[in-house]
Amino acid sequence: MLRMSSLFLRTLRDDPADAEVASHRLLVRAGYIRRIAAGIYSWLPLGYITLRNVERVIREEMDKAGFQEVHFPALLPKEAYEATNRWQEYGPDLFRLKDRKGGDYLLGPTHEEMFTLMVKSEYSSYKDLPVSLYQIQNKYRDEPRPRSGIIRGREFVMKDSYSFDLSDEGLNFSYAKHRAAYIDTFNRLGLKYNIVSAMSGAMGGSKSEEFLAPCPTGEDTYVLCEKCGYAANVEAMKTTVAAKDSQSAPAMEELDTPNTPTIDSLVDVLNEKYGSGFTAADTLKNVLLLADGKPISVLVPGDREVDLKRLEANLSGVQEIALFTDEDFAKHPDLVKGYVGPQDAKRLGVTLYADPRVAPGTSWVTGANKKNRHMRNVVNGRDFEPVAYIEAAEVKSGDACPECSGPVIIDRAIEIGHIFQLGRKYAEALSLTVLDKDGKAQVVTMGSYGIGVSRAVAAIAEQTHDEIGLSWPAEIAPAKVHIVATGREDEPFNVAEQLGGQLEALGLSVLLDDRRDSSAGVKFKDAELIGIPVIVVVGKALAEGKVEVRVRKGGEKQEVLVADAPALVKSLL
RNA sequence: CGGGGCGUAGCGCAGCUUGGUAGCGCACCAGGCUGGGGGUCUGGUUGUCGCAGGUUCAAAUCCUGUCGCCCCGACCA
Repeated sequence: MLRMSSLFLRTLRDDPADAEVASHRLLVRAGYIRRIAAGIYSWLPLGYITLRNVERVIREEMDKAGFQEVHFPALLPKEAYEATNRWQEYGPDLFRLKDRKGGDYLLGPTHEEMFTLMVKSEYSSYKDLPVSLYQIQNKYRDEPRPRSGIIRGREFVMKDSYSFDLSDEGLNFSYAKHRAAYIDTFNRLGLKYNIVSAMSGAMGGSKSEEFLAPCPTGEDTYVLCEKCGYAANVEAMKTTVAAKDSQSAPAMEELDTPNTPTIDSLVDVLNEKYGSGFTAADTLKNVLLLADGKPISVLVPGDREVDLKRLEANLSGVQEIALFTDEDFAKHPDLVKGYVGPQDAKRLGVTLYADPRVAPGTSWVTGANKKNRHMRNVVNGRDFEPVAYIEAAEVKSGDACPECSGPVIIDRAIEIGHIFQLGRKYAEALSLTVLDKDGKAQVVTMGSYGIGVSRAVAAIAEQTHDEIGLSWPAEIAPAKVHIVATGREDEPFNVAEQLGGQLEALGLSVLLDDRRDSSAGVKFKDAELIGIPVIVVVGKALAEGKVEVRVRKGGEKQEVLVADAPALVKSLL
């Protein structure tokens, strides 16, 4: 039994000045966590119990699925990460350090390499597969901007699993098992979430899904079709636009459009000089970028912006994308800022990409590559030809669902889990092979699966808190029951103590507020702030032999005879 | 990387413009009253004023540098 009189806890009356989001504010105020440095937090007793409860649920579900727990160091030598090139690729996000001999080490940001090497060193036969291993470990990433308390930290707790299979079918099966285990896990954690298709990344089109907990303070944006259930990270959202046939459209025509460097100004002048009815959607925006230093132009409808994150995620084989600066325009005098058009792309030395919305056969108003001039009737396929179609335009609420064409909504969420078919990238880089039936070496195929454990604590807090404090689901609360003894006589304290014992005998963990020197008001406020699901008040009602049982979420209260309290409490959990 | 803001007691803040040797609330300690909604009275404890340098008889305050923290933007052709 935890006793408030001796619990290492100090709740704060005021919100900490550096906390913005609810989970951060309340976890600090309620004495769960304390900040040590940007994105680095300590866990106090109540917080650490909660974190371990989340870990326990995850561990139980992983074990139930037949995955085996191992544990790696967080401190790792660089060699394995050099073999997969991540020592370079991770860049400044990687915490690097040297030992006394000058050897390079890192604090693991994720452990694909180590798991791959472990399986390599132990297993060498197809008969050993499949196998799935996991660990719960601290991860270290030197984030450019740690944020929102525990939601994006530089040190955080992650459960990472890796599956190893001989065949693609095997990988599909392992992936499905993890997906099912994640569903069970997040359900038990009391999280609301959507499973959303995510970017498969640069490595060969394998499957990837994210578990997103909807929450206004989340950092991820995703689309959801309420009609058919389609859900996708905006980066992975597919747009389908039918090709048109505007081959018979009139020939291109140059228009005099003075002082129209922006879409808005262009639309105004078009409507003024060339008839009404032009909208931004009729114009074609040519967004110039440098892809690894080479100029490219991305074509999107004028009423859309380019979403750089989507573009980057979908443009494979390119390391770095940068917007054209005035300097870049100066280096390419043929590219007239504000009046760029795709029809002369070859002559101008620009590689053309188009968003799918700029479908083959569509006709546009676009820049004439001359100052103060635009062209109309510029037809895709006749007057210009993109080398590829890539998802680049921003997604808007109401856009058509790729599955059912219904309108999608856009929502924000916290990414709490990510499951991913890695394929053979790491196994190849680190030569993880097993002998097949014919005695031939086969490269193993892998999946990787992550749950943000500490982040899940924050996500649950975000989804369950109210104006007065935290409000945990029973499964992860630091205790199931919070008993508050009030008054100055001994009796309520004795009754509370006894009741605590009875509840513990029923298997319910108890936090007992046995502080003699605090007023009832202080104890009630603390109980609400701390957020244990059932609160039992032992005080006034004791005159009739009763205690008051309150449900933290919703606040319903009822008085029951002391003897009936344990059964009632148990029924509420 | 850019923009904005902030570093003064465990927490929240004032003091800085106009330099004179640090204050308020909460918390904490002692005692009294109160005892079901952060109650009250009296007395107390707590500070390298982020750090370094400079100006000055004198710096929390002015100047320079530096470190740290928070928020916003990572973009509009």
